Amino acid sequence: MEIIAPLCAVFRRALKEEGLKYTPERARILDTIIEFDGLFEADQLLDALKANGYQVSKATVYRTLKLLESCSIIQHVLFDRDQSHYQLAFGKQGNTLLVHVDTGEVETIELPELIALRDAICQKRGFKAQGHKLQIFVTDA
Amino acid sequence: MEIIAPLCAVFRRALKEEGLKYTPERARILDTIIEFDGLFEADQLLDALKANGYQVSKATVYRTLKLLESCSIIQHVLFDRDQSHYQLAFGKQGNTLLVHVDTGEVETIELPELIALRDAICQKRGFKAQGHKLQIFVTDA
DNA sequence: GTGCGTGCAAAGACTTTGCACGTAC
DNA sequence: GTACGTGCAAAGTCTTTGCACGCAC
Repeated sequence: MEIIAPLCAVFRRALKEEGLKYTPERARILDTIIEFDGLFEADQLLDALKANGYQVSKATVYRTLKLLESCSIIQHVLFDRDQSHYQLAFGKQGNTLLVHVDTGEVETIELPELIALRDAICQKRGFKAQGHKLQIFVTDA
Repeated sequence: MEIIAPLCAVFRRALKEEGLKYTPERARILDTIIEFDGLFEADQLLDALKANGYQVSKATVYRTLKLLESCSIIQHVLFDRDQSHYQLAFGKQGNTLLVHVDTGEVETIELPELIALRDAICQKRGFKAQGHKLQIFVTDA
């Protein structure tokens, strides 16, 4: 995937800005996240790291997920209490998920019109939108 | 609040349909939830029950929240990993929250235009929207 | 060389569950 | 009278943290 290099650069720069270090563990975690197509959980990430032959502890995974979230490389997505999911963000302003309530499947979609709607209501109230998360619960028609 | 009676009736009927019982604890929990204006957490509910002079255990609160959620009297709202919030649903089709990232404050707003947008995109894809949750992250303009 | 980072295991927060007793229907 | 419901405490899950050692800069 050709997004690896830029994301890695973004991460390095973000770390540097905070006086933090770019370590092999952090690199491996980001590499492994990029392999996921959509959503993933901390546990899946840990398994994938093992499958890739990387040895990274759970603590480091959680610590790195927080870092990646704080520099907007990934987004934290919650749609039910039992699952704390993440996904790559690539500078997305927000994201929309279709959650299939019958099957539990989740897909990410684009809903560009929402940005205008969102910004309008925020402006009307004197706020500025920084991002959003939308989950739409669907069944087959 | 004049919504108490109908909600209580809805709950009773839902319980009956499942062969479950309408107990004093369940009644007190629903009564207390109705007093909350917006969002609440399990813990706040427990405190409010105590403040109302009701003696209900944590286990029963959690069990009842699940019941109320399954019959759509309340909605489970998640906007960050640390907080599992609920709110009255009154048959709402979805809900929109403004999350103030600086202060942590959360307010519920109406965004009726979203329903049309949501239903359109679902229909285009051959699904039927059953509900949604939108969180907009804002700062002061 | 100096912090920052890591792994481990223990601690934490929140939620769920097993069990014996109690109660709505 | 018979499930179902409740409280309690213990168990579970997921996540965070303290500590000693190690490594990037």
